[in-house]
Amino acid sequence: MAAVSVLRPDLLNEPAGPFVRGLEGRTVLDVGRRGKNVVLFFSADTVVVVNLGMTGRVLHRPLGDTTAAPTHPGVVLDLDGGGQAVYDDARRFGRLRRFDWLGWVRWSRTLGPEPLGRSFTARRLARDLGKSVSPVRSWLLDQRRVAGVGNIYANEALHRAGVHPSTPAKRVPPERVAPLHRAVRKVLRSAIQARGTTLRDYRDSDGRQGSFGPRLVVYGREDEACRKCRDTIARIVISNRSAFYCPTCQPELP
DNA sequence: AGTGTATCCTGCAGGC
DNA sequence: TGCCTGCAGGATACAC
Repeated sequence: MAAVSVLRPDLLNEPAGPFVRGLEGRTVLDVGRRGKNVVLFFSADTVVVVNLGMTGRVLHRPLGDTTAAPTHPGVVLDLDGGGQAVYDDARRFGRLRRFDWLGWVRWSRTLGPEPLGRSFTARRLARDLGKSVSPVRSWLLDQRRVAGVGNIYANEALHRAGVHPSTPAKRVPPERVAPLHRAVRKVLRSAIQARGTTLRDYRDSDGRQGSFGPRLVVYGREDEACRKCRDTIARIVISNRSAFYCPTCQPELP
């Protein structure tokens, strides 16, 4: 890597100096993911975890590329050969954290299981839901419980499973747990296949929009007709965040 | 210990 | 046209 430029130091978990010195001269060995975080693996056991927040994105710009133009560049990695990897973030809610190997392992352990991984089973979901009285929508957003579900897909999965978003986690009926487990996985797989949901800012690393938006059943569809039963989609606020649901498909528990 | 709220920041849509 | 308000894909420090 030829150079590291920090245009927005508030995006880092440390001062720009040590961040830059810790990456200069390193090679990008691999790019991975943990939950909703992009994980950059560098040589010398150096790892950078990129949390995208609401509007963050990692754009890969091969030499001469003009399609993935950053609008709010925060950190620029000049790659050997002339390309760039740019962390771009209008609202700057995102964060880049640099770890050594042990730090990365410890950080990763603070997150819950990958919802598409083998350890996330219906049995485990039933056990862990039973420990909490949080509304199930909040439960799904808590990265320490399951890593990688955001507000859009939490709402979509709850609709698919027929569970009202306000239901206390431990009150989700036992016969709805397996459907919820399947729904989370199905919604995530479908959305990944569609390369995500672009409401406004989201772009993939090539700068392209995701195409899952038109397939949303409840999210962002207040006062519109449920695609399943034609009832009117409702919106409520749980923990300061919008939850959307169909009153017929997702009846509130008595 | 577990849960809910306020806060970080910018940009855009809609109402007037 | 322009000003104002509300809202947004997330995570976390803090209060209770």
